[in-house]
Amino acid sequence: MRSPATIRDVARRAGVAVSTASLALNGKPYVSQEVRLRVLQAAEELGYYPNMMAKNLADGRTRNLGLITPISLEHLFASSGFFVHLIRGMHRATAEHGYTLSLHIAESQEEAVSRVQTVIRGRRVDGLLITNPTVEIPYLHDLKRHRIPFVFIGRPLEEARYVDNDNMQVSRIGTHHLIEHGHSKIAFLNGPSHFTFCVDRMMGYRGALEEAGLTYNERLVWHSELVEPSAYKVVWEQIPNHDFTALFAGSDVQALGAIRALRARGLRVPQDVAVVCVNDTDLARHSTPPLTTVDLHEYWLGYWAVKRLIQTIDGEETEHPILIPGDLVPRESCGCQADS
Amino acid sequence: MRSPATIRDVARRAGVAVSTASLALNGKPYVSQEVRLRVLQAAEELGYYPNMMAKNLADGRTRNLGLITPISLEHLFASSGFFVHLIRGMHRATAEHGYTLSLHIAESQEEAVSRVQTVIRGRRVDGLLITNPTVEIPYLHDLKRHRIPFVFIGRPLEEARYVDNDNMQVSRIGTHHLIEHGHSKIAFLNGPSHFTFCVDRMMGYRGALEEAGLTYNERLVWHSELVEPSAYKVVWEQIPNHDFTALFAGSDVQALGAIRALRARGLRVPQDVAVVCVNDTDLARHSTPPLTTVDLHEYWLGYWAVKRLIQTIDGEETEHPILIPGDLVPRESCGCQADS
DNA sequence: ATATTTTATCGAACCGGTTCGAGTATAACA
DNA sequence: TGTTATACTCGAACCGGTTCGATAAAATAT
Repeated sequence: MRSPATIRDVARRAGVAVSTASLALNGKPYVSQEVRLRVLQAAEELGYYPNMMAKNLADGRTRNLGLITPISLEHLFASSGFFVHLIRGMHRATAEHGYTLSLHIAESQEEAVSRVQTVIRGRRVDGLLITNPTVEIPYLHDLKRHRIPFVFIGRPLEEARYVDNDNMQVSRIGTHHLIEHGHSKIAFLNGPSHFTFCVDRMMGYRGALEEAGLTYNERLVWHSELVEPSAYKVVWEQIPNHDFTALFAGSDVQALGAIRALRARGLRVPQDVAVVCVNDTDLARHSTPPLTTVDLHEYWLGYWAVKRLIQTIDGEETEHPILIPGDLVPRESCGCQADS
Repeated sequence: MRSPATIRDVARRAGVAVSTASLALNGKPYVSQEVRLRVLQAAEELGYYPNMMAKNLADGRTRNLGLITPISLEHLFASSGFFVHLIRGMHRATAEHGYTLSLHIAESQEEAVSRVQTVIRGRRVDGLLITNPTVEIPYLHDLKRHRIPFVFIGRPLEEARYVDNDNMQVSRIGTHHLIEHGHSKIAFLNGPSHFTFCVDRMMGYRGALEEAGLTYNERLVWHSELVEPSAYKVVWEQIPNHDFTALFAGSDVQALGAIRALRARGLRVPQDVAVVCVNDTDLARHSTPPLTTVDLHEYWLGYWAVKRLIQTIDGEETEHPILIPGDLVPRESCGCQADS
């Protein structure tokens, strides 16, 4: 038999109507046990496997979720492995629900818009996962107009369903760890505050200090871009003006830049300045000294983003955002003892 | 108008038959200029956009390519950012051809098999991109039986279409760079030779030596797993037994492990031992000293893999594998001067 | 014993495109 | 001027599923 068996072949072989075969194959009610078995066996014998394209057209569902990623973020992710873990988590959740995951990477904001349009107008996806923590979301209008389910990864400015790291908690535990090491003058190298996660981190940092009865000193909060040279420059410039014994950095690369600056100023890590950062990546693991970081569990971020999206598709009304807590990974840059 | 316009709406509005509208919309011949314009305008006015699911079913093409990635490789890729660049390149090529890219990550070999089956039997993709440079390919049988086009990323052992880095060239230029620095006793820390890329790298290393009139010494070829501790261990053990002034490492993480071992033995990099490795990642860039590496251009690997797959789908018979050459990125670990 | 509901099955319509075969008008050819 | 291509248009069939409405038999209620 050259071409693959269709449901009509199955029905014929089982001696039932196509509609009955359909019910039987999909485990729907109103099919006698005896007929069901006959159909299933016929399908088995014919090596029948439903044609997804036909299914999709018939019931109007693609069983496919789209991931929209603007390139700027992708660059961000590339360095931290963020993206890969995110995708793995997403994949696991989609697989669990019989969905498929398709990628839509936009190299520019315009491309993001056009890709979103293409995807939703062509009805290629049942829902969209969107990584976009900050900037304008020009296609939000399209999303709403087409009533396509979507969930943001990272807290958006606008009102919308989202899943994010628990960034307050993340910076709280990072800062808290330094406090536990006995530090009270803790600088915070944050990222640009147009990123919502940086705003959230700020609150956690401050919260940890206040919880511990330490005074919050805004002059110890610095901002750099999320790349190494920027962090280096900022920290290099700030060092002479301030008195601090610890630094909490918003990312591994920022920590790396900071450490380079500290050393350039003759300060040792962790002896003179203890460092804790965010993002448990290879970079953190292989740095000298290995960096104490907060693991963001991007895998679960992706996983729950998909779960939430599927809930939305299924019409379950779920309003609250999901926040994934981070976990501290103690290594040496904070002053903890090394162990192999 | 609540539900989106269909081709029948367009046809009605343009006053033509559905079949004519279809021809006009797809730029096919045998449509008068006048009618074509009328149809196009009607489509424009109605905001018509073809339903991909219907298109797919009608002509039996999904316009979707699947990327199959076993988890083991994904882990490998995660560390090097390999995966992200690969995907970006793939995405670019798929977008250029109006295709879509879907991800299928397998956490185990069995899952890989079942996912491949699901995907091809459900006719969810028109072709498959498979990252699998080495081990058994249990689903090769299925691929061939279903006559689904596919291309491997990385040279497979079996006879099959593939796209790969030019691994011979990669290790040749890496080794050659060390030779140019005046070294003649160059060790090679390769990966496990069940990876085809390690086999290919071996030839390039040897080739570079022989080209330069240097004698190849097999005792200077070492093998470690692709992780840092393994590289550390191997190099640590080999150092006392050999006389060498340079090391070519198969990856950035291996180089890191090697450097740690060299230092542990009191050797400085690059003064006592110059190091060049493969994989231009953040790890290489941010290491101290920054690592001289060979950039693998994974982006183009992904790009050409998709191009080749689409050629195959379109029935163009293309036998030769595509090999992507690497580029040397000089930094400090080889002894080149640093520059900001 | 009869009316009513539930269960089981079937045929036909439908999802929204593409494509094939037929019919007609016009242009090219002999 | 009759014949044959060629250009254009149309209706219908098709892709391979799902779902709706009708019908009949079985189970339950009255």
